Amino acid sequence: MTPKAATRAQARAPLSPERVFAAAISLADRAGLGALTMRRLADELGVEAMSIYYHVENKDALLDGVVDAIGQRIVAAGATATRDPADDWQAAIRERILIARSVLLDHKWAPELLESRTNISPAMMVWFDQLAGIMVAGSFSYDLVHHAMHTLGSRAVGFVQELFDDDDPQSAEDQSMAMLEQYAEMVPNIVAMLSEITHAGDPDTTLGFCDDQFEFEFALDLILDGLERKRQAQ
Amino acid sequence: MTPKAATRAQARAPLSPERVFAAAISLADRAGLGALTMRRLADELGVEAMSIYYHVENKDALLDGVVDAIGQRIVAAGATATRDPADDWQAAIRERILIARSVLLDHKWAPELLESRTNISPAMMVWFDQLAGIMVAGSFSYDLVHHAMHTLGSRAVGFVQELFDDDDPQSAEDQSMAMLEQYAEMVPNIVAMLSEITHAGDPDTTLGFCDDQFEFEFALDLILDGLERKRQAQ
DNA sequence: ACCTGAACACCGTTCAAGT
DNA sequence: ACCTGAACACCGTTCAAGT
Repeated sequence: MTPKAATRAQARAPLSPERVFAAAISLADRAGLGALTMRRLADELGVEAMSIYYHVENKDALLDGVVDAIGQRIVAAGATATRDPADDWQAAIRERILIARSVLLDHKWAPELLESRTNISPAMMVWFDQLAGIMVAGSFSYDLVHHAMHTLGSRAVGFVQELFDDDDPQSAEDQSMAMLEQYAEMVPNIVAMLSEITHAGDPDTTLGFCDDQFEFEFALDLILDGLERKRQAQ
Repeated sequence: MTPKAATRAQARAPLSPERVFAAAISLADRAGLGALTMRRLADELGVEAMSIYYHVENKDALLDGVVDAIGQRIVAAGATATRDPADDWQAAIRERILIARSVLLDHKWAPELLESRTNISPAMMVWFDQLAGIMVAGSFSYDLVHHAMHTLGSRAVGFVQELFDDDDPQSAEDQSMAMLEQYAEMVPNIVAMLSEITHAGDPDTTLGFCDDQFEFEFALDLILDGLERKRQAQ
């Protein structure tokens, strides 16, 4: 051990799984999921790579822990919800989902990680259970609760919402536009749609014609309205 | 070059991007996305790893090519659709989405890959354009087409649909059940829901209480019905 | 034109060893 | 109890070289 490493190691509190997960989250926030390697995470913690293995079984367990830590933040944020579930199930569910979304927007790498995991996060289970509880209180049958869970998590077709989505909206949109020009004659309907929509908005820019928050709420309300109809038809 | 490698290399037709992509798809089908490495893909093709780089710029381009090849299969399968868009937009869209789903079910690794890519597949663009065309023919405004695209691709909350989903449904479900028992008191609503649903079905087994195809169509129809209402309200 | 082989930086992980 | 260091198998990729 070099004297310098010894100093570093003694200067800080001992590692714990929680500290490892928190450091992993902040590393991914700063440098993306691809940068989350055992070696870089160790650097982050001022420790050698192998030290992490004392606290976390392997990388898979690390990722499970990261997902659950995010889930815990979602549950904690959900506790600040103000809508009374007994009063209006739809408003209560809507609020909790938008709160969860706001947490995930702080960790853009998280949805992809969540979706790639096969293990279930206990914290996320608790969060879903709370949603289920709200629906049950809103006189959903368990059968409808079940379908509702699937519907809220389902995606009819892949990746549309990421179509014009990126960290840098300008460059992503430019890229999409360049792509569209190249394939314009192959995708005439999309070209027509975009030209009408962009002209309808701010005329001297095409930037931001996809308001992700608006689109998210549009889809969410469409689904919740559909569920409300099913509930009444029970 | 060893004599054996020379024999192998001369025995087959020269590589092409298309052959590389096709081999990548069949490798992923057999061994998963994690097994899709340049070296294993080269083995698959009877070639050295570096030979691939003559036909494909790098791994990122390989994955883009794989995604587009899947997109081409979806477009090709879509051409067999029988519903007349001029007759019933909803039935026509529904049919095409279910056809696309059936293609993706043959490549279970594909959705995760699709969602992780930031580049757009030209073939998938064409497919979406066809959906847009059906809606336009069904007298959707371009604005509503736009929202519809987002809605079909949106997901209110992450990963629910994968909650009890795995290659081996038995083991995945066992795992979920074991997990549930462990956290039963923390997720009372989910436990209640599951116990009612599983008892309502085949009583002596909990297997298969999630019919993924049914749930997919439930969510799809709920969304399409919602869009139809928006269309009429235009 | 098409493919190979050695080499490099980086990855997850093992194992034995330090304090 | 907690951390380190060397080592191994594997990864994407470079570059110069073969035919």
